[in-house]
Amino acid sequence: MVDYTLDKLRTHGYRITQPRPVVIDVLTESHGHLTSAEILERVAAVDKSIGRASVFRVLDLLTSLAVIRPVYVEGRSPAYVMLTPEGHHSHIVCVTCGHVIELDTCVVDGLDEQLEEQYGVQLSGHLLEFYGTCAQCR
Amino acid sequence: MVDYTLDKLRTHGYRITQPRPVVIDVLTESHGHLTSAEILERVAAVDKSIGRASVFRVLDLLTSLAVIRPVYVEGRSPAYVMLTPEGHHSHIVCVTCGHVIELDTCVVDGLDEQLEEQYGVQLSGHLLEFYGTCAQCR
DNA sequence: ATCAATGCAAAGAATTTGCATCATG
DNA sequence: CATGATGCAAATTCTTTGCATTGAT
Repeated sequence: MVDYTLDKLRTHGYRITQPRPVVIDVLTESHGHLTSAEILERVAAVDKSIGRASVFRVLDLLTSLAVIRPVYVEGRSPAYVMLTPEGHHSHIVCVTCGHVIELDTCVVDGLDEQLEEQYGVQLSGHLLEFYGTCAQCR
Repeated sequence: MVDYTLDKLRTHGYRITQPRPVVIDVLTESHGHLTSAEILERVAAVDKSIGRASVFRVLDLLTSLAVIRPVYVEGRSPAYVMLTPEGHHSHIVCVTCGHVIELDTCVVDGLDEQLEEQYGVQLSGHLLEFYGTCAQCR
């Protein structure tokens, strides 16, 4: 996932500079969603010299390349999820405690093409978010 | 939609006070997604005496009741979408210009039950977000 | 060697909180 | 008429910008 993402950066003409691989690595390792605060923290743990601003810049870059996607889970700042190479992500959010269960299901096949035709858009991915109450909060 | 939401508030023991119906009305009228800044603006246009903080408090309340759902579309602050009474919402986000096309499709039927059984959760709704490039940005 | 990308620190947004006051049920 | 809810303004939190400097190609 890290290599795939670095290739994507190169393909788009972006350099592989210091903070970029670190942020991508943190996101990849997490296997889930991380808030910006968590990302800042983990990046700092790896390399204290990486500035806050750069982390945000990398997050913006990865978002614009559809490598990650900000989602609202809980709290004030967005959480970022990594998308599959196909651009997908699904999860369940517990609206009570904020716990997130990551899914690997993808049920939206076929609808993509239909929507592309219907609206003249070119789709690159989707996010499917279920919400409800988790087993423990019930 | 306004009445439905007000009933929901009453059911949960919340009072019907000044800012509540105004915020709900603004959200209902929009038929789409509104950022908090837009909501603040429109609420102020209706009643200048309603304070910022109260608008945020109402948004939090409606979110906790699953009447609305915050999503990150573009920019720094979340946008809020109204869910159907069944708790659903779908849209397409253009990752280039941020334009959003609201959908009324719901393709996730059946999966809900499967996930509830599989994870022991109780689901109340979902959000399906497609992203890609809109006709104008292509 | 060039210029994209960085780190820093300060500025800027956006949201929340503390508290006295108000008004719904 | 009790207390949940409010408006205000200050405080806090989060993110971005300006700019001199660095470093990947």
